[in-house]
Amino acid sequence: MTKKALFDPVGHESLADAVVAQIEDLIASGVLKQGRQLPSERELAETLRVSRPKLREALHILEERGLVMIKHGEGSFVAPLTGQAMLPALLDLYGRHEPAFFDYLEYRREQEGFAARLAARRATRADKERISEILTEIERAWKANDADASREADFSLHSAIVDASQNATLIHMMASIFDLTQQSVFYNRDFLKTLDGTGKKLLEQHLELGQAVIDGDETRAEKAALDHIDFVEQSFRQGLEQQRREAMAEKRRLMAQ
Amino acid sequence: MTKKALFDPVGHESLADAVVAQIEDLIASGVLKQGRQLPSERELAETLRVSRPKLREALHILEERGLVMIKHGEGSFVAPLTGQAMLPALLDLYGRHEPAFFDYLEYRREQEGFAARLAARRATRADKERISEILTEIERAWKANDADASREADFSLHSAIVDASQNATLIHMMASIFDLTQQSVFYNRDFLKTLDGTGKKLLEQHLELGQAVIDGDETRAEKAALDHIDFVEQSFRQGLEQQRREAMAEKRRLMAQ
DNA sequence: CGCGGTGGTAATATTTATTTACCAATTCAT
DNA sequence: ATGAATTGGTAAATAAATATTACCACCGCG
Repeated sequence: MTKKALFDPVGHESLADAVVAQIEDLIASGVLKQGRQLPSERELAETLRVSRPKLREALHILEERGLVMIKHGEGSFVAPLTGQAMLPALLDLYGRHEPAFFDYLEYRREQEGFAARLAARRATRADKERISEILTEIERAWKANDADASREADFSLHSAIVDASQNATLIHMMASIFDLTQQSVFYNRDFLKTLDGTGKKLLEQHLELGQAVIDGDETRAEKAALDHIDFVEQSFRQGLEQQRREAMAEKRRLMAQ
Repeated sequence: MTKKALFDPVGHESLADAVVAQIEDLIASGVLKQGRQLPSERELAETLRVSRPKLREALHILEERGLVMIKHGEGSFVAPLTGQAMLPALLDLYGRHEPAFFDYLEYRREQEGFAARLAARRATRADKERISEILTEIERAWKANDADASREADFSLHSAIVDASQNATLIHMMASIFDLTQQSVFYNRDFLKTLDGTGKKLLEQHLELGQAVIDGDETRAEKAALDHIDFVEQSFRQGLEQQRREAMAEKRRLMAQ
């Protein structure tokens, strides 16, 4: 092992390395999430105040490291970062395989509680403003009975809370789950309404969760998150039972003819 | 105040600035004390692997900041500093950079606790036999002082416990994390030994964790998992601090000669 | 007083980065 | 299907930053 010296050779960072460092920092911290399109090269070079060739050099380093995907004529994107633990095929299986689905909810329950606790502790002013805006939108969408807007705002709230946790690993891990669940059958709001036809309880739970984070109340935020997932699970159980009852009733009706 | 943007112009550091930073660091940390003569320009340029003109540029910046005195025909000296409040720039040098690694440990801590709790509740007979076999191997590897076997058994234990949780989603999600930690940051067992030289505490924690799962004690299993990760984190923090102290102590030793 | 150290200056060469121009792929509106 | 406007891709010329080389001036010491 080399002898330690008082002065070390100056490892002067190249311009491309400096650009790489900044973009990697944004990715590592969860600010730039996988799949996100980067600004165009011309725009990004201008923003960073470097030349396009040098920016391209940096982007190629990032591509070599598996962090960025560059597509000719389309753009540059943050590459998939979390191993896709759940492919669509597995999600479809979850939809068919009831116990596995409830495993997913159990796991999700733990993560949401963890995220809510951290978010209540760490949310910045900007985080709280973002959550407050989403709560306003959630309430508006409920009053307008706008299912698509409600669904969108629902995901926005959970996403904002995970972001407010300031935990980069949790942000990355949950981002992949959000993408998958947003696309699939899991978000069956009809089931969610079986316990109360108007969705008012769902609304109250979202408002309580968001407000607890804004108020910085860790215990209350965690409880709200866990209650919410418990409610979701209960609704799905009852929704499945009701489906089964209706299926059997239909069979009985057919047999009675 | 300007609106916050996602990307900032790259503050690409000039070579002279990099030299200034290193010399300032040595002054700030007390390694270069006031009055001390610096190596000659030719020698220092060679050591830093920069050109003399660039080194001179840096020395002049330091002179402007009152940190260095340059005397024609005599040499360069650290200027008198007593009574001078530290420059704001020097205080900035003490800014902290918490690695994303500790975010990861925090996340990991939550997952290990969750897995341990579920495993204690649900482990099958086959799970318990597997865990028991791994505990035997862990003890054997420790007695034989076999680092590679210890490391392998370490991962096997954590993996077996996650498997015993019987939660499909958790198993999927943790599998990808295990792959990552097995290849990278989690390798420095020397750090893990800083709190006890023989690794006996680490051994005891693993045995306690495994046994609690075998005994079906959820509370005990969870606590053992959390204590283990806390121990790991503490060891890393102390290991990093010790590295820094040793590097600086060596430089002070060289200067005392 | 001379020598060997130190810092000081400047011309030239090399490397790094920027600017400019143009080509190829993709998407979208017509 | 086509053209326009976006994106990425390439390369030559130029500018800026850094390194190399040579030489001068000051200082301390024998």
